[in-house]
Amino acid sequence: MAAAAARSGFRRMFSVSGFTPPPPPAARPAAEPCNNLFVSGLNKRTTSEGLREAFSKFGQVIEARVITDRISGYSRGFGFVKYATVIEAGEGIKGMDGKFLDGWVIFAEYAKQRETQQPAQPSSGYQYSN
DNA sequence: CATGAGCGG
Repeated sequence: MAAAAARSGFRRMFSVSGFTPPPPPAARPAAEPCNNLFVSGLNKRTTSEGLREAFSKFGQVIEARVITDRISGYSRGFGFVKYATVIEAGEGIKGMDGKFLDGWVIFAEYAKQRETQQPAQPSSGYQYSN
């Protein structure tokens, strides 16, 4: 995949190397297919709406959020996009992975299962918010 | 204040 190669050093792609970039040693091999997508390489000023607008063109976006630092409040440069189905998620990845967004190359891949599809929490009791 | 290769609430 071009995304894997780009992940190795997409920055050199714009630089004058005059030589072929080295292959990735062991890039992350396609995560498990899920409707949850992990988008990285976002611009510091990209918003959740921008993500939804960009990914909604390939499928129905259920949830789109750009992750920002909780402490400083600055954008971390990555976000999450949840599609209605894993099928649309795959289309969204193939349609937005390695593409330009807000002037930056973004990468889309399946995100880890932090919520949903979980049987139950290992710890007893409930989580107290704040 | 600026920031970057990273998986949130």
